Amino acid sequence: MTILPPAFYQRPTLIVARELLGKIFIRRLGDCLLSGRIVEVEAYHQQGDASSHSSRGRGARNEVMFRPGGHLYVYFTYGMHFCMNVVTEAEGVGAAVLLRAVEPLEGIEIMRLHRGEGKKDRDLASGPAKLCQAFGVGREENGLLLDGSIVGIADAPALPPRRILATSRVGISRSRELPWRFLAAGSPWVSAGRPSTTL
DNA sequence: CAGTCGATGTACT
DNA sequence: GTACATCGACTGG
Repeated sequence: MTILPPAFYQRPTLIVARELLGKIFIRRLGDCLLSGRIVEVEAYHQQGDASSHSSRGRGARNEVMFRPGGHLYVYFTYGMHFCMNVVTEAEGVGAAVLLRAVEPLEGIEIMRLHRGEGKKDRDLASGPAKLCQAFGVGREENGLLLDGSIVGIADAPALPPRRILATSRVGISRSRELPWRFLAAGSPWVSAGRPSTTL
């Protein structure tokens, strides 16, 4: 298993976002290993993207977004949920890719414990906050390096371009027109999302 | 199935 | 005050 190096992340955010599809997100929790195949992401950028947390400059909340690519940016929202992002590009650039859904692979029983007994497999990680809950990611994990010691992403074959769908992003009001949500076409593991335009 | 809406903390106007 | 990169419970068809 090869953990993706910082150089993978320190490239243009839209490229990284597309290439993340198919890769394996890894989370070590005590003796347990949780993993899932990434099937849905969204790109956020400081430049030309009013919906990005980084669009109004560096602050206490979004500070991690401005670190060099290869860190994990976790934020708290709606008073009860966490969402996690992979920081991209160089130090000083506020950009990241939101992980929105994975296909659960290892540690499914632990994910079920985190999410609640009755949940179906498709409900374990098909949304950014569900994903964080299933993998036990919260404030503590904000700012961690994606080096595989606690969190990381393992290499796996890229999806061919025709298997990648680009749509508008979910749950934002500003910069709606940007087609910066990317998903694995036909995957049953993606989030339902809200009305979005398929390109 | 689709649509509506409450929960609940934090950042920003 | 208001908005928020959400989810799940509830409604009606």
